[in-house]
Amino acid sequence: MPELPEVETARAVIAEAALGREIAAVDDSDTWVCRPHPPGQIAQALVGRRLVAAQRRGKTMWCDTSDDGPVLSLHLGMSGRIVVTDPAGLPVEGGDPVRGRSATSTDRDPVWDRFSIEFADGGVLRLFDKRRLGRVGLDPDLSRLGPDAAVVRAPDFRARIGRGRAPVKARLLDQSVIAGVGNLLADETLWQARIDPRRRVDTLDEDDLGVLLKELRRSTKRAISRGGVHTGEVIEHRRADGHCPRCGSAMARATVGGRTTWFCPVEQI
DNA sequence: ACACGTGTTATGCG
DNA sequence: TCGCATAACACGTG
Repeated sequence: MPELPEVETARAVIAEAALGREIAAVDDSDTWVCRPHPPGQIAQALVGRRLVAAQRRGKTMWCDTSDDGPVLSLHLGMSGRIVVTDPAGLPVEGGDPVRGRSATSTDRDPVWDRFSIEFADGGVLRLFDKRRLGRVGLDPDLSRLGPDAAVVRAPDFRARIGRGRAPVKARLLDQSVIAGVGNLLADETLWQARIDPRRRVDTLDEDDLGVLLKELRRSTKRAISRGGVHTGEVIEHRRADGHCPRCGSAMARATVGGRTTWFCPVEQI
């Protein structure tokens, strides 16, 4: 479920639990997830070093490594999760907020581990990803990512989102405009702001853009603190028989920016 | 059986 | 070239 809030939680887990531990072995044998690196290349770059910092911009994470080593980049794709275990093999909490799942759940089945780092103390960091849409690499190119959606300033946000004629939701989803907003966070933000996701950005005035940024910040912070974008107020109502939790109108469905979009056709204008 | 999907990116079109 | 829309990617799930 990774959008900015989930990625931030994963980054925090790495920062809290994975830094400073000596890397003893790396499994980079999944050539799809680790493309274009041949097997062993990422391993050779990391073994013997330590992760020394965990950073994030939008949905991309990266870790600096010791001894002037390369930067390790991690992207969760649509279904990836990071699990870090302590020397006893116990997972550090915070990574996956899906309630009620236990350590014996199928979600932890190692057949879906696509990349892993084994620490000298016996613990591991692994990328768990059923669909293999995640990505691991070295020295990421961040030049095509816009500013992080959680920290972008108002003038920058207004200039970037307001440019062009695309539907506002498509603009929010464009990672080169601002980085971190995914399909659910976009729907939640636009519902909170009472703005129609199909509305062209050239019809938004300064006030609209101000409200949009305010609700983006609120929705993002709230999702981080509550454990993910699926905790948004409107998310559970994104279905055919769903109703707007504010006014009770039937939710409407459309495709905007290539993604399934749910909105309140009465309040979002 | 078959369509769908919380992300990214190459390709295509005006 | 720019801005935007769409298909493709891999594969589990309902």
